[in-house]
Amino acid sequence: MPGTSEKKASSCGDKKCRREMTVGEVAERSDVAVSALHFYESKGLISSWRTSGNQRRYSRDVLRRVAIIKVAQSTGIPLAEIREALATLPDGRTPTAKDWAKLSAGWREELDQRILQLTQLRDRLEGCIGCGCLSMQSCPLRNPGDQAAELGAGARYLDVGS
Amino acid sequence: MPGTSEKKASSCGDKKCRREMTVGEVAERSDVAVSALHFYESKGLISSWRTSGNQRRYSRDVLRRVAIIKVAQSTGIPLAEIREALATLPDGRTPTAKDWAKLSAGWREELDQRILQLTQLRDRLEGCIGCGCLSMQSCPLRNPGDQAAELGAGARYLDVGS
DNA sequence: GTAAAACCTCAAGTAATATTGAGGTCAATA
DNA sequence: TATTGACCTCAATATTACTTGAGGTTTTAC
Repeated sequence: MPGTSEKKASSCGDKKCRREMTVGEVAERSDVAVSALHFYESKGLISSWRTSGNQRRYSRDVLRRVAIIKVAQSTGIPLAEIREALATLPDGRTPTAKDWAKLSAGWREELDQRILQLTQLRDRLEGCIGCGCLSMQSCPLRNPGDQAAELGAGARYLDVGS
Repeated sequence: MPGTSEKKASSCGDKKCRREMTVGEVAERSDVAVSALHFYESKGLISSWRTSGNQRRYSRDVLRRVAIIKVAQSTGIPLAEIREALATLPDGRTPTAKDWAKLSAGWREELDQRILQLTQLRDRLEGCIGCGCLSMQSCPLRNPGDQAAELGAGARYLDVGS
């Protein structure tokens, strides 16, 4: 009997506004497979607690975390790095806008670098691809990350092939 | 005795200007592991012929092909797609500048889309990451490829996460 | 002419990012 | 209450892009 066993101050005990979510609900709302949520949890990107029957329950915060994971992934950031970034969020309390902003600031730099690299690549693509320089080490197309390389470890995934 | 067994019109038989290259020479010049060259060959991205002793020999054209492979990979294009693009190059003769330009034109569009996507992502990152919309399907940060989606199959690797 | 360096094949291993399946439990509903 | 759907764990499989290693051959260099 949903709603009866709940003791919240609000009159609300149904799915729509209940605080905790099942894995299936999170999967549907975030458009991520249940297996992927299990996987993220095993990698420490999200967390849950268990019911007496050993089923996972998530706080609604997880929706934003999953959204961040997907957005970050679409820029090419590997899960390990996303995990590290998410680990900087406060433990226990729901992150504030400031917390999220701090997290995004680091990624923004990498994004800038990646955009710069791709832009240079694009601009040189037509010029270099047909000329003789491409097969040489000195070709600018082959060294698009000259400046980015100086940024150190943070930019490592920007150099996909080398 | 290098140079003696060669019958070229030119006086050149040494490594520097010999037409054919061993796998080790290609590896060194292109900064790619021998094992990777074998792998590319097994996947049909490059080709070679064999000596009487069953060793691979490459035409110098392979250097440019390998360079293209690395450049394309750095933009996120998977090997299967690179293979398809390289397959459009003329069979038998050395590709001309025009051949290469045609090949790069297709990639340029994808690159443009990818740059656009990342740019939008960057510009929306700070705005959306702290606000409530991120966990909703309608968040612009979660749908950066609205226009790109219309481009069809060619843009498929641009959507890394969805 | 012999020893080292380079090459060969084929199978297995690695890493990231998941999905699929088997075998079994829990919970909501007719 | 019985059944069905949702959930559980753990192992295996899939894909991409290679690398590593074993066991053997060829080429090059002294």
